[in-house]
Amino acid sequence: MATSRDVARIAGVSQPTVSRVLNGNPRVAEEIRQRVVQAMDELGYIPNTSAKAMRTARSGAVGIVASEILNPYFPRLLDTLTREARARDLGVVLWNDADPAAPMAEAGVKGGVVDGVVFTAVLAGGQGPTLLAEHGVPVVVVNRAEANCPVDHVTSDHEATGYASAAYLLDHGRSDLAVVAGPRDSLASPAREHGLRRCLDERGVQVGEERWLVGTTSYEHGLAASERLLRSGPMPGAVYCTADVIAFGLMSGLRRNGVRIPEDVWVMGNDGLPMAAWDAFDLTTQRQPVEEMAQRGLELLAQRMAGDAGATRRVLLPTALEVRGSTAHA
Amino acid sequence: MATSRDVARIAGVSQPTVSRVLNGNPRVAEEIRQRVVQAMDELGYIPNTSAKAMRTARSGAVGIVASEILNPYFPRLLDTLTREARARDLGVVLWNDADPAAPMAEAGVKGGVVDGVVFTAVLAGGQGPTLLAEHGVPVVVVNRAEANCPVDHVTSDHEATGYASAAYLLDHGRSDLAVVAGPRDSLASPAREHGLRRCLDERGVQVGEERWLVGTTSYEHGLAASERLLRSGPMPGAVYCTADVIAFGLMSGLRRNGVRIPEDVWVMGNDGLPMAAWDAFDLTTQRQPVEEMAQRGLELLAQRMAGDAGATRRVLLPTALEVRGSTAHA
DNA sequence: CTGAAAGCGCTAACAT
DNA sequence: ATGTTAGCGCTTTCAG
Repeated sequence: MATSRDVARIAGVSQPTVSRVLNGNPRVAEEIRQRVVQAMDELGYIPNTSAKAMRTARSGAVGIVASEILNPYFPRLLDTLTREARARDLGVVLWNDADPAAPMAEAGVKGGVVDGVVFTAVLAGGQGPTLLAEHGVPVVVVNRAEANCPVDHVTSDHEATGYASAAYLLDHGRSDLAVVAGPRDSLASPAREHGLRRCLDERGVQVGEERWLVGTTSYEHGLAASERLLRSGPMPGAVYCTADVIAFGLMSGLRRNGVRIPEDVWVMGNDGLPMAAWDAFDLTTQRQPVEEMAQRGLELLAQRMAGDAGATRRVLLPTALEVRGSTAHA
Repeated sequence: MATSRDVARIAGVSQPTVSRVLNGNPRVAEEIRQRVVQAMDELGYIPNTSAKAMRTARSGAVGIVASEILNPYFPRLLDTLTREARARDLGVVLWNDADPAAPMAEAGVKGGVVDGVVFTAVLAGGQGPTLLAEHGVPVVVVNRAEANCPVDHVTSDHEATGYASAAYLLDHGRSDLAVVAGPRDSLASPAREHGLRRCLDERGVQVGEERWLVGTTSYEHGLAASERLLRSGPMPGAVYCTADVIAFGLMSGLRRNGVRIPEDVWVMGNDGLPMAAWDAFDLTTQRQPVEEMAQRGLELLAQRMAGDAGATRRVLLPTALEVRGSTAHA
């Protein structure tokens, strides 16, 4: 592999001059610059990343901590994050790490592999972001809003979304609700439940324990929940699911048992997956601005990496209610 | 950030001794080793990756070239690839790069960011793998089998899968077929079409041009195809789609128009997405061993990175026919 | 505007 | 078994 010395030799200049050309240093004579550039692409020269990183103590890369690659919303997030990184000439290192302490990220940061970290993991109580932030590492948390975590956050407003979802259902006369929720140790689902509960409390609506089913964020949980609901008495007027995939499973289970949607029961999801619009589901949901979250998240991170030391920011993006046939009214 | 010199000072040894402990060099006295280890975690020491990479001319990371993050099978691939990489203590750098020349990978390799590359991009005719291989870079291509490309490949046998799919349909008396295929500049779809065609030719079965619809790998293409089929005459006995998502769209479009599946027409997909098993689709398909492809792919790559210079290998993994309700027979 | 010299943190020879 | 020395390829003073 060609080095800057090789380039220098070919161009008949000193090696530091090559470095200056590389970094756009203006104090290089145009004629010399030309010679160097020509030598560079004659050799197909690419500067050695490790050497540059060691010398400058910056890697030019960001890390992404993910524990949820198989979650249906994750690809959109990752796609946007990688594009935004590329647009800023930042490399992307991916850590598939479910440990809330984020040991891979810590090692990556301390080892100088990355200059900043995007946390996308859904588990709550993770000390990872806080630990890194305390070491002065630029960090942004995307799609979760952890309390007492002194780092930048970009997330959809799960609590408000839960509230709005309940309000929508109640406003349309569906006051006997059931809820099928994702895991309690995640962040999105409990926040949505919390918002929902707040609205219910305000309006004096009760939901029995047997109609508030907590499980995983999965089709299977929705399927199982449908069985539970069918056995535990008459159909509620509406079922709110904290995730679209849960709703997909729920609808399948209900239909297997001859329950019609929306005639016999309304079903509502939350996430706004593109799939929710498909005929097979036609699911009313709350669309999360996943792409915008990723874009704003990387923007914030890039600012921090550029030295911005301002106060911690929390960006709460609104979700959009998408009404479809699963709650069709008039 | 602590360096090996700091560790050495604390432990009262020379800096290279720290390096020896780090690399498990056996010629270190146990007592000294203990002192060094203790100093290390006293300081929370993590060796600098750039320095090590520069010195050894190895980064300890692999690159993944992806242009299809949003494809529904990609997350499973990525999830497995990252796990397998971690199991081998390899970092993962992700390039979201649709350019078939794979400029990001080339820069990454030349810059010493990675020691090997996994290509997962679906576009055909990409010069990327060949270019890198010619430079002696370990490369593996996953889920496509490009002709005249002298690098390791791991892929499901798309051609055989197409053949087997046609045989299944014909064996069950469905001899008037329609085909809805993905893009011609991809690799999987044309190979599947080719296998299909081979079987049809062997059995003297004809498929009219108006019943062989090529488009993108998307729900929308399937939806549009259903309209075309409905307009172009009587329903065929079966429709084979080169991808599950296409089949999902097709089924939606058909059902909108009162066509029943499988009573009026059989529908078959190809990919074996977990979703295909959901009630809403209940789709007969060919399951690709995505996880195994990823696992074998990284295994091969790791061997090459470890110096294996044997002949280029092509691993063709079989798919598994999963018969479901969309082609239900007796 | 350009070159000479130093050094980032580590590993690999070499010396003891 | 351990320490000393050198150098990976680059950027950054410092001279000139």
